[in-house]
Amino acid sequence: MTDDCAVVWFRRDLRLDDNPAWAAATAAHGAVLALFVLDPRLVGPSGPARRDRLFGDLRALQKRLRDHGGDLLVRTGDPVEVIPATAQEFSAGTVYVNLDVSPFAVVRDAAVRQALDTHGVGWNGQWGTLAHPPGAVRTAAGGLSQVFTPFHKVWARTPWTPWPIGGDATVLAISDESIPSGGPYPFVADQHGSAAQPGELGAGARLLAAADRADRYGDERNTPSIHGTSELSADLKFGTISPRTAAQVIGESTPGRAALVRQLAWRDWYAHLLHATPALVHSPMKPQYAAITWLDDDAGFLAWTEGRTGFPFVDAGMRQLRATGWMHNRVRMVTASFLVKNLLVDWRRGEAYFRHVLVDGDTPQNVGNWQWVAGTGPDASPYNRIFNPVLQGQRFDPEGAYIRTWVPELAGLDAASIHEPWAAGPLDLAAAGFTLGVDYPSPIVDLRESRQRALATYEAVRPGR
DNA sequence: TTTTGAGTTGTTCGA
DNA sequence: GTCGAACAACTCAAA
Repeated sequence: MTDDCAVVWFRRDLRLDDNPAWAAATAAHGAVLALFVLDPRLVGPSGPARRDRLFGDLRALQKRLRDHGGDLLVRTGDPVEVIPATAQEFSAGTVYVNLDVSPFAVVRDAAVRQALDTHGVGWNGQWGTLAHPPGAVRTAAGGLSQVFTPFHKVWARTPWTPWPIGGDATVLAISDESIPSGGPYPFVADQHGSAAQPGELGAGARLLAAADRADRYGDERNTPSIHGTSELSADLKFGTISPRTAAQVIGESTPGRAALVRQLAWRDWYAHLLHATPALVHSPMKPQYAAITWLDDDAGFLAWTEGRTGFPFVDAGMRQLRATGWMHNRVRMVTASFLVKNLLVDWRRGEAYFRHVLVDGDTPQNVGNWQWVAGTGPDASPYNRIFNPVLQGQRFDPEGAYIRTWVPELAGLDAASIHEPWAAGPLDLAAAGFTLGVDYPSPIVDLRESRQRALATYEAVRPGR
């Protein structure tokens, strides 16, 4: 052993279990220093939900390390300065990290690695943020599949590359800055007891709860008024659970479980795509769509963010997001489709807003899903998919329970009129004590016209015209 | 090389 | 109201 101390630089892997960077460091060195850098460039743009989630998970990680006789060292600044300085201060010979695919992280890590190199400090990168590392899931031709299903087939049959086994290094009991207090730890509404706790101990309980209902996932995943999804997105974002542990605990013994694990393949796929093509954060995966003329509809965009478009299912989702930092997946698709297709606002504006506000806001996932919805990215469908927000609401929230929760001014309407109050008879509305345009906005756009407008706009840039 | 099969999450129209 | 076909109709991966 050439050096007896190593730094483990935590970023979005805030756990000790099933963490290959942590394991590799504790196996190879006599002592490890656990470090987190509060980078204002990351913390600043985070909405309150994600920031509070981060602070809660950091405190939980610190508590866990203290229980082991160590501590978490938290420092504020630019990692390109903080990491080499800290490594030198503690005579560490190697810095261990779990790698991340976002272009910001890739550029940052390259700069840090170069700075460490000039000081003779080594770098050990692991892929503990994903089930399979980028490049490990290939088509027969050796490339990265541009269609999900063939990717998933290979993903599911490819054995996991083994992660290092941890050792018994001493964890240094060093801390100086305190973790900012922030607000209460945000979690998805129905979690109680230990499942409401921050960090990996809470995440373990949340994972067990998700596994308990996973058999029903196929039936319940699209109903936003119930807890039918895993609700693990923020745990995966901050790494309080390992995607491999999640896949193992959920298992594949029933169709619902297999469908839920399949979602982890989507997560890997979007990360692999961004890793291969960093420009996806701003450029369409299908290049012809760079020529689309989007509308600068500032009033429409503002109405969308504030949940007052006049479309109850859309507004319910946008208000849930604003209030909690989280939105049900089905509603994310519908609200995103409404912005891009019905308002013809550039998907990048919506992507930026979601990424700011979401508790789980994660560049590869957010960009991949927005490009999918916008039709500029990885959707294998041969037709132009435009969601009808009224039909989607009637199909997935038939009684209007979700709408009533988040748009209380509509709560008095019956299930028949709550999805399209403008179509209800004036007497029905009056009976509910409700005036359209006063108590709740009239629709800000005509669905049929805006649909035709979107089709024409996309058609105009189709290749071969 | 050419061909063939298949593709997360849809909507509308007309019988 | 229900059902099946049509719809803005293509691209990728594998054989």
